[in-house]
Amino acid sequence: MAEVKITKRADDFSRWYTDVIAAAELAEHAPVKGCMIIRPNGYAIWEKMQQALDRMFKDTGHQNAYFPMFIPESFLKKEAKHVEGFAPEVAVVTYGGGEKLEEPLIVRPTSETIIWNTYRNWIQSYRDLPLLINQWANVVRWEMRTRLFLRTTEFLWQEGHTAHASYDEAEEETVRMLGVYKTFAQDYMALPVIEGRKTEREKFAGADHTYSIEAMMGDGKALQAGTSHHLGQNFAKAFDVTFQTQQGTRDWVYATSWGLSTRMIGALIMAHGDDNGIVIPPKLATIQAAIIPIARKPEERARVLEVGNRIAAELKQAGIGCKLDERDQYSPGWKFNDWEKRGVPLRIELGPKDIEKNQVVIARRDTGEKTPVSQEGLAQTVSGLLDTVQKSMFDRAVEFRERNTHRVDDYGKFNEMLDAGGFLWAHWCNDDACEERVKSETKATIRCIPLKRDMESGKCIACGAPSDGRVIFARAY
RNA sequence: CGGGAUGUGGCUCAGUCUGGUAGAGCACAGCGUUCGGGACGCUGGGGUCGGAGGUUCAAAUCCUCUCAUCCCGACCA
Repeated sequence: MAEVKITKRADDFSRWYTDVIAAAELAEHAPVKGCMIIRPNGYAIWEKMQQALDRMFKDTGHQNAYFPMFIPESFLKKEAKHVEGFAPEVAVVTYGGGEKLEEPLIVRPTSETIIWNTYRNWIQSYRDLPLLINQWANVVRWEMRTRLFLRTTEFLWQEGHTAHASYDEAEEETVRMLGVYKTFAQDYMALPVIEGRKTEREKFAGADHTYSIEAMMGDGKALQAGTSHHLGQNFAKAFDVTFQTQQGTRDWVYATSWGLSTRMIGALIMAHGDDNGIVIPPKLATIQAAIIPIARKPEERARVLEVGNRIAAELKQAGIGCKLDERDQYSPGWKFNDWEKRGVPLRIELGPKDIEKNQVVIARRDTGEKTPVSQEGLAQTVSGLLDTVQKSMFDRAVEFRERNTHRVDDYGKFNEMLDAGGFLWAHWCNDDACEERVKSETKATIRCIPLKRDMESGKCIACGAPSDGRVIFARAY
């Protein structure tokens, strides 16, 4: 892999981002427009995310299933708003086996249609509900402009699709899964997020309403990190999915869907990365500690490796992901840099001096801090330190977000404050027109109407009409 | 689809204006010395210069066409 010099400049965040991905060996462009090749380092992070999320899905009663990637074109057209929203970006297969297909197949941009077509046969009675299914899959959206991890033509995600007997139950599920995403973002990714409801303009095509978690990146821009939709009876009606209620009547099924994608890897890079590369939160790191042996002479090397192996075994025993870097073609200094670029939370340096003192030197990736610690009870020390790093990364991100979040009541100041980046809490009158105007004039969108907000009366930032609470405006990815 | 730029070894690029034996650094291989913050020396392998056509004694370089990628906007997880 080529050496990449990372230079972070406020006006060139995009360049910095790409360099970090290259330096950490996370992904590269594929020979297909807008597609990316996820390299092993990048995929390892995704696997960790999958494991954590999957556990939480199971804990909330969900099961995994798999549906086809090809969907008859007619399915997409059954829900009016849905087709309107997705038609422009679907890839269509017109030939198969050398012959023109009778009906074109679309490559799923999301699976609501094929899943609800299936649910029609799965659901007869209220006893079949709720139906709680999740799918891990790839989807394709032919976007005009792409960006590694953040918006690729093809991306990996999970999509949950649930069916319920009542509006309220579906609403509960929608909010519950939003909460799962929030927990995942904060506890695993060390990424503070704001839960909120999307405006009509920004909601999912085909949803009754949409919730999202919004995070702030290192340049102050917002990133939608996960979404949870209450689909109402829209898809049930489009695909004729009804059930017999306990009272013996028939009703359309209520639906939810929620998704989180490899975009999260991009979020992780942009929220925690620094000029030395990516910084992986301990809970998502496959290798949590890299052990760097330092030895000059061959006899020293044998001894250092012996102790290094012993330490590695001890740490692994304690459930800590670690790797003894035995590569002899690189100097210790080179390795220090290498592991830093790759974002490994802790580096354990082990040389003759340390062996003499029965210690190791531990360096934290997030702060750069280096401390000698005893080899006695090392697993416990490391484990504690990993917790500290995880927490400290989160605290730092919260602190950064708070520093870049402001209340603003004057439209004149609004635009100039946006240039500095960050979230702006401002009043809004609930009118689409005002939202549209702000977007076209400032490039800022309403990220969400936060679930937790103080109700206070004010005047819409755009038109001055009465408002009963603030919403979050920001420029977004 | 508009605006801008770029295609030259695995990577980053120089060379193009002014045509004349394809270069550098990094990476890779071998040997030796090194190793506590990106080591060094010597040797070596690897490119039909995005593609097609044209001009010319001669094209990476000039002309025509074409393909692709990246960046900025409109679309979006």
